[in-house]
Amino acid sequence: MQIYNTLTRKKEEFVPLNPGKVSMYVCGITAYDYCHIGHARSAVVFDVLVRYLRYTGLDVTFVRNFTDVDDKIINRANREGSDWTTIAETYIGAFYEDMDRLGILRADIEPKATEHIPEMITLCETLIAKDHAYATPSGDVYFRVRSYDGYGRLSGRNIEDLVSGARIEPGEEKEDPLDFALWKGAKPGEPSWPSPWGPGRPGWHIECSAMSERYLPLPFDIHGGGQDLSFPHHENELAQTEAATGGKFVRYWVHNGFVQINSEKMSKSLNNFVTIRDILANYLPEVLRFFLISKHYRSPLDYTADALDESERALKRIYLTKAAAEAHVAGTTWTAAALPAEIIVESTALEAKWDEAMADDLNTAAALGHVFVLMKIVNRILEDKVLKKSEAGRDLIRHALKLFERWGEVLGIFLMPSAEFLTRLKESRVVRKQIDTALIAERLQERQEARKAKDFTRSDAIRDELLAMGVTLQDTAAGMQWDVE
RNA sequence: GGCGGCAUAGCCAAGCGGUAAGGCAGAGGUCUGCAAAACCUCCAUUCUCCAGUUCAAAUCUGGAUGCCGCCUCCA
Repeated sequence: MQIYNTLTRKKEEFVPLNPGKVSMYVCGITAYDYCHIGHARSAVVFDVLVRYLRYTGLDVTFVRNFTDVDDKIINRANREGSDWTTIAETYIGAFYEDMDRLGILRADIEPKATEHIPEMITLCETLIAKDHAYATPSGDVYFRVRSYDGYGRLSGRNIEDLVSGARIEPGEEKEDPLDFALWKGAKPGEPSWPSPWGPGRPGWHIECSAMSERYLPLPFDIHGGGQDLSFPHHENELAQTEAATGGKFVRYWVHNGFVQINSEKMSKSLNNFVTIRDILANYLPEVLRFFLISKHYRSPLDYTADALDESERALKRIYLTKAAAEAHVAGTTWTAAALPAEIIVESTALEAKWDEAMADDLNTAAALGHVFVLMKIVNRILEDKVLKKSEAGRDLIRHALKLFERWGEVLGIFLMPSAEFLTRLKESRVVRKQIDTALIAERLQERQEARKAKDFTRSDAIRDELLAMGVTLQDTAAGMQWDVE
């Protein structure tokens, strides 16, 4: 497949270092708050990447860490009068709850920073021994940025550009404003571990360098994360590891684009961030997942309530077609009528097109377009009185159902039995629009009686009343049905 | 100020030199007591603007304009 490499700023053919095997590390969360939709996007993007690589037959080792000691965790604990370990545990638990609901596969290895302090200390010692780092009297250790030639390569900056932005915080003992902390000497009341420089704790960047090296042979194939991590986090990881080992750290750097809220940046200061659980209180997880893959992973994605509704409608259509297709192929009597050639040609081409889209830098938006085309082909056969009854039509629909399954497996959607999805969707809309189901049942009963008496004026009035509440009625052969729009 | 990205129909969105995927909305039709839902069909001679390269440009180059991100914790 082709994948965009941030380091070279172009799409490259992805060739794993060891044939058939892929090593991949993605920066996980800092556990100090509930995950928001941005975390969801990153998680879904790399989940789809892992699923796709496995689909192509590669054996993927996927590492995703937890940062469970950090300023933000400590600050939150202090603010709430809680213990920092409690904060970390709480939000790691919440992470799993949210991600499980979104169908994010567990990583093969999920290391925690606090369980790898010795590796971090060793890495600091190596860097000091090679003059790439230095300890200060108060027990901090800093990376000597100017000692490493390639600094700025990943994020496309040069040292001179960075100087103007860099500054020394009061109390820091850096040799140079560009230097960053590898190890922070403990202040009173902070969590700390013994080290050659006195009690302290690791800086954020060193954690990922130490944990990735611990679990993956260097260089490993893919390092992923949100676009914002490219600088300084990934730039610093790169500098640390390559300065320490003298070898290459990562072969392909992959970064996902940001989620915006109503065209605005989502940030703590604007106080406009939306958590995964906020959304899942109103929408099915699969709807959110569908929304997140409906645009290419590197582009910014604008989150709005309308956009989510649109994804919901689109997903419902596919499930309706799937349900109809499943019911149809369960039939028993078939004829020998042939399918028109163009249907066969189009549906055959679709498989190659889908693979092509996914192989082209994980183009899930294009891949979804092909899913809709497949859906249309299925519907065309189901609507045609002759084709519908033919063996050829049945076989094509069976094959289409297999494709929905295969593609869904990679995209992480369409995995629910159709009937269950449709039922849950209705329930979710009932909750979201605060529909009084007892009242609906009552009105339906009244309308049934009115219709029996051919009192269509009364019957239509009830229908209008329900419509005003967002409830639509369908008079079907199987009786009166209702749904929420 | 430095670095990078984006600009495609009413809206969302593919497209990566060979003549505009797909979705939503909209219009027509099938179905229906009438509807709704569902399904079918239709819906950009044109890709922000101006030059240029080319037999050929939404796609490449230069410029203009407008948005956005990073440079500070952030997926």
